[in-house]
Amino acid sequence: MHWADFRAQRLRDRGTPQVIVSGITPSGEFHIGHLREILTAEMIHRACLDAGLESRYVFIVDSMDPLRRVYDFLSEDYEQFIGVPLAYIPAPNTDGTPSNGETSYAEHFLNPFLEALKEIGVFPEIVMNHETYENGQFSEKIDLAIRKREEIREIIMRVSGRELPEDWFPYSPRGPNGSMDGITVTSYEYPHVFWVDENGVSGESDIRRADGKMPWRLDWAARWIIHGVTCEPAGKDHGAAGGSYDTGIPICELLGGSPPDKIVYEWIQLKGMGPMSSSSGVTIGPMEALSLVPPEILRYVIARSKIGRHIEFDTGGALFEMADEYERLLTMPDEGEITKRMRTRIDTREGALRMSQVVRGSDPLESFAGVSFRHLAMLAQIKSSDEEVWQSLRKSNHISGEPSRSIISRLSKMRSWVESEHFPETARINIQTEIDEKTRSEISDNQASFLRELSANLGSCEWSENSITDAIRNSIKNSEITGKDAFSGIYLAILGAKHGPRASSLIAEIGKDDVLAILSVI
RNA sequence: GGGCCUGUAGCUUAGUCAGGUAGAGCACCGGGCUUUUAACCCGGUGGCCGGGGGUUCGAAUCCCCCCGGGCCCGCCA
Repeated sequence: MHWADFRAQRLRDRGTPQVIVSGITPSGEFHIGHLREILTAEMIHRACLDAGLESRYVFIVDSMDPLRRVYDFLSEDYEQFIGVPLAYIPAPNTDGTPSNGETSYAEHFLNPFLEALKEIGVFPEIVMNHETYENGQFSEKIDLAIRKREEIREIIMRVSGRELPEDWFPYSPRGPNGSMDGITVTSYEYPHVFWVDENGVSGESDIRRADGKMPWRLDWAARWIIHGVTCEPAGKDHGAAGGSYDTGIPICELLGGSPPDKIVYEWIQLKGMGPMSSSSGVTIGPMEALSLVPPEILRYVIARSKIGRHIEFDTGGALFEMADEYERLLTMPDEGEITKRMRTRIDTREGALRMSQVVRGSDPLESFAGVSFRHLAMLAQIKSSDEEVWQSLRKSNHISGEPSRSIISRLSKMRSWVESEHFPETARINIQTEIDEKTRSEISDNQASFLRELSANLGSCEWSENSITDAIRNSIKNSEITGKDAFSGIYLAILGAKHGPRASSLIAEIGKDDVLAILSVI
């Protein structure tokens, strides 16, 4: 059984409508790591629907979280906003200076991410957490938390092993400049929390408005109750012993709720570079990933891995593997006696394919391209026009008639991949501009004389694939060379390799002048 | 220090929750096709399932111990 279906089965036991939630702090550019947070939850949501359960998928944006520090991409001007919720800070301009504030910091980073989500078929209900504070939905839980502050303080200290000060208070009011830093609570009387700042300025915060927020560990537990959350997969940072999941569960119960089961997912790493981090530049954005990888394959990357396994995201050679594996699964026949193990395996991969579809419920076969990534990569490099690619694919019986939507999309992604730095060098077709010594030594006398013959024939030939094919054929006839040797000679001269794409296509695409220039030095 | 994940063929892994004779892909080797698209088709080699102990008629699977690898524990997915 696929992990998403397994979770759905467990959730069925709760008996309530399912509310599957993701939560992310929009403190900077989103990266593909966030995609695992989103897709893990969204796939469980889809599995619930598939199982006939009532389910909603909600993306809670942590827009009430404060700016922690001035990140590298921000100008010093942001110093003044430290401690202020991201919803109330102006978005940065491209140079890192604060903008006029038409768009908030939170929205600035969130919006492009939501666009990317559409492309992979994810349409969450969006909850901006600061609005939940603004409209007073948190007030009852804040009031309760303040009254039970001793018990909560005890839970956090016991479970997390952290020491909290005697005067710890489960609510952080925002001071005169909107920041939560440096504010000391002096007293509470519903609905007001009274405080004093570092300069002795005092004021009051109305807990029914966004005048402050609960600290993370409480905020999380409280929102589970407010939104009726039944499932919220969290990154492994929250899953550590004594982490926020462990404190959230008893705090949620104390506040009168029924917490979700603890689900912890592993992180995505960039191939060979460890965990992603925006500050170290080890990052790849969802939009960048989507420009290279077809959406269903990107979903498949998440769907195929169990929640607890870390994923090595590799935009190089492994992507061929991944895409071909996807294609293969689509057409894999189930033969012979079905043992229990085989049943499990088939169910799991069927689930992974189902979860990978951009449109829920669509037939995975509709996403079948019918051409391997490797082959398409080659064609994309030697055919500059899409139409020529389709012609070639018809000729090789990969497709018949008009290209499918899915393969058109594949080719367009393939073209960006080929042009990007991520495309693996081993798959790149490098046209030689000159013949180096090593290659020259590999070309036999036979091949050399064949190539000279070919060069002469090409020089007088019409530049079309058919004529070029004829030229090659005639040259072989006139040279007393085997077809095999002839072709490997061509590839050695043009590519510096013994194999290559169909020679006539390759030569046609390179152009007469360049081909003759290469062959002239034989 | 506390905790999580992980160790199955050269590589990537499925199977572990619900114990019943180890599956796959890549790579490799061989064959087919051969006026060769790195394509395509067919076949094959290769595993004391990290090590040890226990439970069981039976363990990759459950329990215990050990070893190796990765990661988390202010905020970060």
